[in-house]
Parts: sequence; structure tokens; C-alpha cells
Amino acid sequence: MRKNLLYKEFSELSTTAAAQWLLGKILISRVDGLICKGKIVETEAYLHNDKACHSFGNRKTERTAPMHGPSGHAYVFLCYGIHHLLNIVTQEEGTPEAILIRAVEPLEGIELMLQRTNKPSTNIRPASGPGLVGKAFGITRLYNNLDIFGNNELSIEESFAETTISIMSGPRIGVDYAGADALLPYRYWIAGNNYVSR
DNA sequence: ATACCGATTAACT
DNA sequence: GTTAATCGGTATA
Repeated sequence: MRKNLLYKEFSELSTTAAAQWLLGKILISRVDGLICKGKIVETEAYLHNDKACHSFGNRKTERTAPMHGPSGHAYVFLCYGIHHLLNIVTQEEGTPEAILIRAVEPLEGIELMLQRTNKPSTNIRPASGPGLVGKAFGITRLYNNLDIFGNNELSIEESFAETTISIMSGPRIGVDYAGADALLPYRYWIAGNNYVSR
């Protein structure tokens, strides 16, 4: 499988830089031949020396194994027994880091997203939250470890709408247990975008 | 084998 | 602002 140009760009970045690089990129899922596309508008970086990260201190278990694998692969885990959260692994094997996709602006297949999330047709933000991204795009642990830069059911694409975006950052959500690391500004979003989670 | 808990959401008051 | 839902992962025994 030929690694594409996008992967080359991605693979050369630090995890925090990659989290910002992902903003504005297009997330695509093809589940049962049904296509959903959306623009990534919010991400969070998780570093190996960061207490909020599942692989803190090089911790490796069955769940966190994908983070220890090659970069550009998906790390999907279940949170609160309900939500499938999508992450993209970064860095070389041996440096387990990842980026959480927190919110996506729907571009294609919105009806399907609304159907999957049981939201009324009046709702315009079916993927504004990490659990919702998983639900709206039909992501389950079946997609764990899948190569995001390959031609798979889940992939990332360049946006062709060339617009300049300005990026904001701040502390991550729901990581109070991480002590001082909870204050690190590793959450990134597109300034003024209406699809960022609340 | 058992106990505790979370990178959340929706539906309350 | 508060809380129930819900279950796999992880630690402890």
C-alpha cells in the first residue's frame, strides 16, 4: 500500500503540531457503502509523558496497544461504557502518542449522521463531541488499529476549500484526574467555528 | 473473582 | 447545575 503525501506531512510533525494540522482536514467513513464526510474542527493531543494519556509512562495493555503501533492508525476505545472515541496514533513505535478527534462539521451524509445519533432533522451539530463523532460516523472498535491513511473504511483527506483558519487552544476536557497535566493547553479548535463542542 | 471508574451525553431540576 | 446510563479495562486478591 503506497503511503500518500498526506501521511508524509503528518508523520513528520510532533503530536501537538499534528493535532493542529488535522484541523480543517476531512474525515471520511464508508460503512456498508454509506459515506459520511466532515471537516475536523476540534482535536486534543495526548503525549507519552502526559498523565492524561492512557499510555503515560509507556504503559502498554491490550487496550492501549494501538498507541504503541505505527503512526497514522486508529485508536478507538470505549468510554463510560457507551461512547466510541476516535484517536489517530502519532509518532514512531516506542513513543505512544495520539490525537483525539473531538468535533466534526458535517459536509456529506448528514441525514445518516442524524439517523445514527437519533437527532431531529433540525439538528445541525450531530458530530460536535467526541462520543458523537464516533456515533455519527458509525465508528466502533472494529476500526481499531485501521490505517487512516490507507484506502480503508475510515480515512483522512485534504480539504479542497482553501480557507485560512485561525487556531485557538486551551485545556483539555474531562482530564481532571491528570493533576497539573490537566492544565496543559493541548486542546485545539478552529476559531469561531460553530461546530466545536460545548 | 470482585470492585472501581472513566478523553461523555442526554435528560432532567 | 446535577445525575443516570452502561460496560470494558484495570487493579487488587
